Amino acid sequence: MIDPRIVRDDPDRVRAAQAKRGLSDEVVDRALSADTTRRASIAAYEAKRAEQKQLGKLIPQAQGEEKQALLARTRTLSAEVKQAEAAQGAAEAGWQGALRSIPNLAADAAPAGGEDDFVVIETIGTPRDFEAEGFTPRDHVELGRMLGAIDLERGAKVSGSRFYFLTGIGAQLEFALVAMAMELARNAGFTQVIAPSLVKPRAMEGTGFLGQAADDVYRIEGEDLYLVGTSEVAMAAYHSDEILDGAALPLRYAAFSPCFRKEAGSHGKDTKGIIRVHWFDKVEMFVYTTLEDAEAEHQRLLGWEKEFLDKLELTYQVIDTAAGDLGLSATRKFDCEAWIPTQGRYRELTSTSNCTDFQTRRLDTRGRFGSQIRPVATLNGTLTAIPRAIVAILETHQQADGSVTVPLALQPHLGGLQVMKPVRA
RNA sequence: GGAGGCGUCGCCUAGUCCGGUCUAUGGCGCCCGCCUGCUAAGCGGGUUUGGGGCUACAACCCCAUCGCGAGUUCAAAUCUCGCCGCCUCCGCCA
Repeated sequence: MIDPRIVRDDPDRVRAAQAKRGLSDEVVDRALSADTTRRASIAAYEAKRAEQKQLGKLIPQAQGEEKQALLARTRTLSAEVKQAEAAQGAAEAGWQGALRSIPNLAADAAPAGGEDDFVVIETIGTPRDFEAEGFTPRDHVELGRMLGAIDLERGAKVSGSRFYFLTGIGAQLEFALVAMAMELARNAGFTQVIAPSLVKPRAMEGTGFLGQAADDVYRIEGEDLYLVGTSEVAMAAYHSDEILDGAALPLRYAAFSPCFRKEAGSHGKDTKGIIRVHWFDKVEMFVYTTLEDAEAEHQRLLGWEKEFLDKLELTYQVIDTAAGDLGLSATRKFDCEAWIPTQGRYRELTSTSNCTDFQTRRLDTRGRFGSQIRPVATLNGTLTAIPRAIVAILETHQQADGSVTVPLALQPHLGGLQVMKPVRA
């Protein structure tokens, strides 16, 4: 939820922000008129209620006819209060509804436009030239099969399309990647967390995933629970209804959790392999900090993401996502996209968003700064999403014989293993 | 899953039986001041959060807030119902 005062005091700024995302500004006028209605109804209700309370105090001491008169008056007042209260509730809901449908204001620096209007900030490394090396690279599906690392057939048999088993060296790779990510996070001062993957509607709603993204979310049949698509959801709700100690900020968490996505809108996209799957494990950085520090922290998160990709010795580019491709909650988003040789293009491996006070307003997390209580910001960033990291590693570091060299930094986490060798042709 | 107990403004706690001077008591902690060579002790004051009015996001006034929601009533921390959470015991289980 954006700051209501911005809508009230500077509606044009919100209109411009809506336009930048390619959205209608109709909601701004709806919010403004709802606010007027709301404030009028609050005043009306409170006036009635104040009168009711005052008269109510007189009743115990009153006697006889005086008491009867008071009771007669308060009886009608009681009905009026009830009515005014209902009107206030409705007005409040209208205001909240309008306000909640406004996405976070895109940062001035974020590029305008949609999905294809991103700006490449930097490119690290050069795509490996397999032609010069004299062999045609295998895709991760083939490499995963040869290494005995990824079992897609049985994944489909047991769970359906977009599921997989990680086996043998594949399973070891996941543990190694998680260990390496957690080690990096720990050294950077993050608190390590294992977060629940099932959450209540409040958490899902508060992080903005029940808006346009609702189609992508699994709901548990017969329960008021959702499967998270990222541990961001659990971590944003972690401090809900709390007032944090401002002096203790930033609070940095590195949370591991399985993630679940319906991929409802992606029929036909990435149907091969484990680029786009219904379930995967992920280590996510999640930070609570001050609004003033949020932008700098965003750069720090990007820095840790790059550090991790560097350790994996990958070629990648960093993009500045355009406003129309930001999630509901984000004011700015950077993606790190790794070069996937057999696709001949860069694919998203990590993503970091600055959500400013959008989520904390919805989830009621604030900070105490001396005598003041002020909103705080949340930011999130992927440290590693397992399947895509595995895809990039296998394809990037493959050899002509189907073996895959292990990036130096990953070797200690694989018992010193330097090369993953095929177990079948 | 079953039975019982509990949920009060940071923490602990009074109040709930028997509805109204509850504008929620006291202690701890914290903040300010006095005292003091410095500290401690002592003394005095302050200390839930959100919203509305008015405005400087001060002061002041008002409304809400006693786990959440609904109900009864002129009036609910207090009575009724539902839900949630925690604790104890039993059952089951990794």
